[in-house]
Amino acid sequence: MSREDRRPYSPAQVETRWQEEWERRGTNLFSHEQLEAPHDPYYNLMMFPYPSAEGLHVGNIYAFTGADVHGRYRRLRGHTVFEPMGFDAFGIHSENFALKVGTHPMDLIPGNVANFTRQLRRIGGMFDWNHTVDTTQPDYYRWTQWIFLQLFKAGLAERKEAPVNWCPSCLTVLANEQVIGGLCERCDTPVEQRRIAQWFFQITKYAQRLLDNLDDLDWSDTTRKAQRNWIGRSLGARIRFPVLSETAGQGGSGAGTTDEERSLAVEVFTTRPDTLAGATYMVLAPEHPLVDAVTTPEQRDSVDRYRSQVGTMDLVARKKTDKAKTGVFTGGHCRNLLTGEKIPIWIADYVLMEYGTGAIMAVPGHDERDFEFAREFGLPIRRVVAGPDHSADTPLEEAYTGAGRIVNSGTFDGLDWEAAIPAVVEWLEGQSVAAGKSAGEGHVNFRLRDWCISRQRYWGPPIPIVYCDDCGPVAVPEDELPVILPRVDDFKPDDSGVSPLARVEEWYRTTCPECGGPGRRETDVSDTFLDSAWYFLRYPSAQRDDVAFHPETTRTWLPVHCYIGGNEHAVLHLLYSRFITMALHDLGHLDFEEPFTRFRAHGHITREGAKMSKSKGNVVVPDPIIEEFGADAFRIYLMFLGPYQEGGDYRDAAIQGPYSFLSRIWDSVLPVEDLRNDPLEPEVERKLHQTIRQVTEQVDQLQYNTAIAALMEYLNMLRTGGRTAGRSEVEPLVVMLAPFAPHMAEELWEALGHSESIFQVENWPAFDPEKARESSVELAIQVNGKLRGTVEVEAGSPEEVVLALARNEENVARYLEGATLRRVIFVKDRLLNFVVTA
RNA sequence: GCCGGGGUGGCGAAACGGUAGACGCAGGGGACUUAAAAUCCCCCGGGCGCAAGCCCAUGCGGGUUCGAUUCCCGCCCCCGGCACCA
Repeated sequence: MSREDRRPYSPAQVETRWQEEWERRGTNLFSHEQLEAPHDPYYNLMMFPYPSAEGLHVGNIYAFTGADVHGRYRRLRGHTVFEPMGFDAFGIHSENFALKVGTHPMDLIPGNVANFTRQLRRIGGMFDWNHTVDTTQPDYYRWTQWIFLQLFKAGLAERKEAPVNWCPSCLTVLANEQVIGGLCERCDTPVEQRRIAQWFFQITKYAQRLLDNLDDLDWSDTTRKAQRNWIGRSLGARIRFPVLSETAGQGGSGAGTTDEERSLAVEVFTTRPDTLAGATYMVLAPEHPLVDAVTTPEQRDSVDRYRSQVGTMDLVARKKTDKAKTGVFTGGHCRNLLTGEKIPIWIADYVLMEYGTGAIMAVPGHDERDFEFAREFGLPIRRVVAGPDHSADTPLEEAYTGAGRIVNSGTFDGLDWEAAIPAVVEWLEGQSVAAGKSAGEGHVNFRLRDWCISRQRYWGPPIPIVYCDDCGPVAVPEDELPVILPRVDDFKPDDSGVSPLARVEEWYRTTCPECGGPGRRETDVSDTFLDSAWYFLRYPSAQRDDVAFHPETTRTWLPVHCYIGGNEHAVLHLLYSRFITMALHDLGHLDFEEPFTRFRAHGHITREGAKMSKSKGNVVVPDPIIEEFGADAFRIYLMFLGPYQEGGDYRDAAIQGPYSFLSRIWDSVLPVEDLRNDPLEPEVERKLHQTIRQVTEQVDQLQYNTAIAALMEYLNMLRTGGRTAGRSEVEPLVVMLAPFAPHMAEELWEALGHSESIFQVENWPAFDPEKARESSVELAIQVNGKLRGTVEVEAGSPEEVVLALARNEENVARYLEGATLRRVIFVKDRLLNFVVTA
């Protein structure tokens, strides 16, 4: 064919054509047969987006492209790959936006979803649009409600009044996880504490298992570490300190002991029971239930004043670690069972009600916070641990938190602190305090809190519960699901502490499913995190309306083989998903307890080193870029930017490289009549197999940037000096390109004479180590570790051969002359190093 | 403060403990062209030198090693997360 027949690379044309073609052929869509009887199934999952009004942003595209590259690669390796996409459209984010623009979310979401879908098709992901989910659709949230009911019936969902985080701006309760540094994650308003009856999932019952299973997951260490930290397991002891009666010194009877022990004890959690003798005072959280009981009449006023002061303080102020310690004496005392001493009970806001028992034994000698507090209020500080340079009475200028031996602790003196822990615990177990309880026992404490899932908002799935005066909270029967979220024009939250649904009487008024009497629906909706905690179970069964997830289909496809998403969800979303999966497993609905076999977090794209944000005006708008350079070039550019799992910095001009890379491939393959048909030259064949090896390994490991570099290198070789490429040189290149640039790969594949889609068959080129082997290698010749020359030898040459050649190198000889040879280090095919002294 | 991840040319970045800077962007020079684009070839960390070559250089300071961007110890800085968690 002549030059005039060359058509220039036109991404728009190629990409439009193949997107239509894929749709027409249903290449990405799963038929029922494929879903039921896949060949080597591979569930390739990525975190579904919240469909914002702005459309896909570069971060989304980066995440999805990286996942799609992996999925397409798996497809070329012969797997049946299931790659679904959906929309996480419930939640405060959508609702707040709807409020802002004054449009009902039910009217807003479909447009956003349509726009996202259009953009997602445009970037060439092989998403299965037959199995998509939208969390706001009744056929989805029906099953979200069903899951709630399963947990409710199993006793894992409970309603309790609890101090909750209240955002005075969003006018809603927030989960602990939605409070970032004391501020609402959505609007940065300081969060307040309120006591409201809430629905909780008892995730804490699963804390230990959620922790233990982490060891066996193929997840990155950082993600697992983040989960471990969030679960926050601490090993220690619970210790009960008897509260003393304060009739002491009141005169009167004069008989009996002055400090009568009451049938009351303050229970604390500590990780350092070995320092028990150093507990010179107690501290309760200001909201601790025992405060009233231990406060003496004289201290009543100051205690009340302090508590109300703390109560009105917002969480930011409250949780500041560097602020001065405050607190007040209750007038009450405990007995330190080990020392027998009477020690004062204080309240202070540095002790948090949410952690442990909400009370501590203060050991100022060996805890920095207690030390600071003791200094502030003149409380006694005692050394009970002595480091190597200390004696039992070396004064403490600051808290000593290091290792050492126990001192000033009676029978425990002399023990190493670690050995003292079990010794003290054992001793405590033998002592008894009020009401016949032992004085303490070993205890594991978790930082993890129960998951508060109710929201006093409109835009979420109604919690399927009916309250009845006679029967209490009753589950809505499963065959009455879904409890439809009614269309309410006034969905603005208010300060009442209840959902806008509580204003819709005709909706909440109902009958009790149990007794038929008057009932009232729960008006709270559930947390968005519940929607996303099970969507991966729904995808394969998305077309079924009889079950949440079909047992057979689920067995075939789950657990998810590979899950890719952002690190911002490395804790909450993943933890909740694991919990829901584990609970459903225990209830007999699933035969696995971990949902995601492999998880990888992608990095984030910055621009000029900064996070992209509308306020900074540095947001990359994808559509015009795709228009100009094509989705294929954009995909390659994003994947080439830096290591996928670390992210990278976006530079506008740099897309030029990937674009010309694609154009050059195009020109090398087309027109195919010009391709040479002779057998591979050995040099090219070697490079080809080295490239296959590298690209295979690296795409598998999500190391896309270097895999693309390898393809570029190979192409450069094919085109050196304006050389014409051969058919057998370019075919494997086109296949390896396919995960990154699927449209162009299809087009070229077809031009090469294939009638089936490139993704239809197991096409990935086979690697032959024999063919990748270099015949000759260049060895580095060093003298004392410094490079002084190189020699070219046959691969695998022995030391003698290299040594002889190396000595003859002029520059090497210069350094060896007059020096004494001490040693020769020889690394086959790499280097030879002469170690000499002058 | 604690837990992660980083710090390498003008820029994005590569380097099983083994020739630091692959691949790409930007820049410079050349070939082809009436011209431009595209393409192809060459140069491109710093200093010294006509050259051969030499010295310096992967945040800083030590250490291990024949040899360290890589391993160890101690710091500094940037990014992300958690944070009075007892």
